[in-house]
Amino acid sequence: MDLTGTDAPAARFDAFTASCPSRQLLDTIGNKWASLVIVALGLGGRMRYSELAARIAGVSQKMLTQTLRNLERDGLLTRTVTPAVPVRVDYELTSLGRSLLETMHHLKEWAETHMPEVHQAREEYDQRDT
Amino acid sequence: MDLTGTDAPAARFDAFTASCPSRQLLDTIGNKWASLVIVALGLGGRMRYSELAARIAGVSQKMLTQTLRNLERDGLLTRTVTPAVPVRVDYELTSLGRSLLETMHHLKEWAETHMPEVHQAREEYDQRDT
DNA sequence: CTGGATCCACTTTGATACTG
DNA sequence: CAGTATCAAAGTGGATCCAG
Repeated sequence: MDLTGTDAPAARFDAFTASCPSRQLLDTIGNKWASLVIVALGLGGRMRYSELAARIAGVSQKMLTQTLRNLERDGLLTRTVTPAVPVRVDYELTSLGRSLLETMHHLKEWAETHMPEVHQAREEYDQRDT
Repeated sequence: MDLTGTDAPAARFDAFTASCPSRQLLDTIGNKWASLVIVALGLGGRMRYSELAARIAGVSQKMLTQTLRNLERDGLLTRTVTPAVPVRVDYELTSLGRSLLETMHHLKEWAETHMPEVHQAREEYDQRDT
């Protein structure tokens, strides 16, 4: 890996470039709701819309629907409608989605395990300038 | 790593819970600018404000400043002001920040390597309903 | 009744201009 | 150079309404 930052990889996608499509992808997967949806589906397997809503506390229907649509569009999960009464909609990770799962899980784990250090850093920071 | 979700540890932080502090942390580190800043600093080592702005194309000063402030507050990077004319401000990852680097790099790498599959998935999705 | 679309108040983001 | 201030634009969440 080049650590000097002087020779950005040219013939590949580079998320540092604004116009690169991978930037949009990073934007899609790099928000809190998307990461939580992916981890939730990774843990729970196939889940209904209402199960996801219950599992991911605090998400609005609008954001959940929007997030699921985006992830479906990007091929990270499948949406299955079972036409019954009442209708049943299931979501499940694709293999592409599962390939992202490990990284996402690391992210969530990191946030949870390093929370104490961050919390302490915040308090010190907030005390610096009154 | 337990992926079944059957033995969720009770006495730990859980980002699925809205009130959990780790949710806020996930919110901080799980956005595109924060991840790009962290990866950039991971690659470039100590960097000036203007270097970061140049490297991360498309970021506004406001968002870059805000992101840097948040990451500094969370103890992920240090901000060093050298009082000269003109003033010089350097940013550098802390050890805590570097501990997150690997995961962030995975995320960026994933986005770049899987871009073709996502792109194809998008086209198929967009063709489904005209 | 479940999934989700729409309308509206509120928050966040971005472009531009200005300051130590 | 490294920000801050200001305002317009876009995104977010809540309440409500609609289809099956």
